[in-house]
Amino acid sequence: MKPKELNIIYKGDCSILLADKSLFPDKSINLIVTSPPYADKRKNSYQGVNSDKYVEWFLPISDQLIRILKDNGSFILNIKEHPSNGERETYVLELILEMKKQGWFWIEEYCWYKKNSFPGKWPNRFRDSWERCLHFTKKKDFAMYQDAVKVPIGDWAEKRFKSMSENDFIRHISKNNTHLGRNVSNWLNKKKVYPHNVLVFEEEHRLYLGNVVETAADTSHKNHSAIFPLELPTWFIRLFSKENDAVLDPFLGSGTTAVAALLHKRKYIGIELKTEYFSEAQKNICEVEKIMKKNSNKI
Amino acid sequence: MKPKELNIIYKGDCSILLADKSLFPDKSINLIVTSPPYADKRKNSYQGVNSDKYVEWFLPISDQLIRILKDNGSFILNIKEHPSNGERETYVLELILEMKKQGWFWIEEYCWYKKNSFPGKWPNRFRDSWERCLHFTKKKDFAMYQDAVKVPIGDWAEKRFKSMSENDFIRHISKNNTHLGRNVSNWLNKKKVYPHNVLVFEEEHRLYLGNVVETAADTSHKNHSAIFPLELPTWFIRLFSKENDAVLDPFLGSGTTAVAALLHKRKYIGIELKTEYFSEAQKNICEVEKIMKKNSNKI
DNA sequence: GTTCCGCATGAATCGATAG
DNA sequence: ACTATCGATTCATGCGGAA
Repeated sequence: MKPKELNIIYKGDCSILLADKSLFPDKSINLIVTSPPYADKRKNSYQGVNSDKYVEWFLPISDQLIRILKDNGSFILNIKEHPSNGERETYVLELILEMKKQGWFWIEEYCWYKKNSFPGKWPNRFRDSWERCLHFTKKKDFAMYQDAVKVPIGDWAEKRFKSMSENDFIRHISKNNTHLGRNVSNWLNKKKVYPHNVLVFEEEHRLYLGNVVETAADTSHKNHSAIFPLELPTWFIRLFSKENDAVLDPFLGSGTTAVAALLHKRKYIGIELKTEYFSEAQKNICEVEKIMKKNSNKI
Repeated sequence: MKPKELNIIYKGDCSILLADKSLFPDKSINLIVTSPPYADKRKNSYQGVNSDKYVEWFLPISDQLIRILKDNGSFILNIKEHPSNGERETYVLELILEMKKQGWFWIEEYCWYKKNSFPGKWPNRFRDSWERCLHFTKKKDFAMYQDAVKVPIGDWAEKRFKSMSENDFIRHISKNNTHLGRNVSNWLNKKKVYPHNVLVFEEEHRLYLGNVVETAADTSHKNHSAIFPLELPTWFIRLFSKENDAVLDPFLGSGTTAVAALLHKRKYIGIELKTEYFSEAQKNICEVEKIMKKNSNKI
């Protein structure tokens, strides 16, 4: 099954739109990546959801998401509970438990380590420098393209490979109780290795919209749109989808996920309730599409 | 109130010993730091607790811990759920929720980012490089000595926490280890800032305990004790206790927490069930006590 | 005194096979 | 069907001794 339209953003409430089977048929989406609005105890907070009712509010949405996700698809939920009255809230923990009851498998919790976190000082805690990226699936056998997110091997390797001893060419079995064996020659001349489940993105690689092909070092972005923190959705889009797959963000915000999908030749679908965000997303996506078209014309 | 004895380790089951009010009176402990055995689906696993019964097993222990903790004390629980049948287990999430019902405040979740995690490759996940350090308290107003864990200003990318600093023990080691001596002197001269809630430790300061003692013949660590990863308990001991405070580890293992406490002039109390671990802890603590006594005699 | 090199090891996980 | 065992796979870093 396919969604009614691809490369489109809808303005509206995702809890209603997702339930529309003509727009979102069963098993039609390859990957869902989203950062929903965080809960907030304060009333009237901007698009805020009360933390006491967060789980209750989210479950009907995740129930639609599991319906429209393909069997080998993934759902990445980027979230972090705020402190409230000096304590961490528990709605994320409760949400994981409830989503499992809906049929989701909780495969993994990736840690997004944000080195330049929001400044501040409090008597009872330090600055919060990490967020959860919860990985849910419908089946235990899901699509994962690990080669797409390989990282350069550490500096140790270069020296190591220069001086290979005899033992490096045979399988070495560790003596302790672990069954770890190794054969260093397998890694000879290896350039890239698989990453781990703590995500650290370098700021220099950040992309500036309107200046998509350049890096932050280039200051020409000043005349263009705001900075896009594209790294996070990009990483998961590369890891859990392939070209032409359908990538959904039900809380699109200013369009980050859609832009990341577009840049990697995936089909985007976005939903956003707030008018300002929706317009900004529209503008941003449009700008990237223009740039990409211009670039492809050059070829 | 004070514990019956300080600077002592008990051999036995902490779920029984902690309930003994003569050993552990109400509100007698300043800080609890522990890494309990992680749950394991396999039967007959070494000191393993079945994951289905983990919460049930732990709650009576945490119930005693909240009794014996001082009102301004902290409890640091280092734990990480394993995957089982391809999914992350949920017992840690459930434990947090249940401990809150016991009266604990869940203040914070620190992320311990372990850069050299165990190698391996699987189709559904990457290497696990982080563990949870859950911070619980009895009151929202608790003792926190933030200045004790400031880190040097530096390149964000390379900033890490050095667990140990200017004390006699380090100076002693420095004699035997030129690398360490150099690093410590660099560290002492830098300006310091407050850290955040992602912990990344330098691993240079791991100690081969047997190597600390000056022996005429053999200085090879192979014939001595195991490596001590002291950084983690040390960081929390500095942050949540002051000199002469009572620091408890109900799952002492090979004595890491006690040694860290001792080195920072806190009073340690440890409990360990397994004979091998208990003996090793005893030996390790004894060795460090000897060194510290020798050093103080020199002054 | 400094750099280089060999080696050990770190709370691992999955899937296939055997009982 | 369910459980136990075993093989395969994989990086990064510190320490100690040698150069």
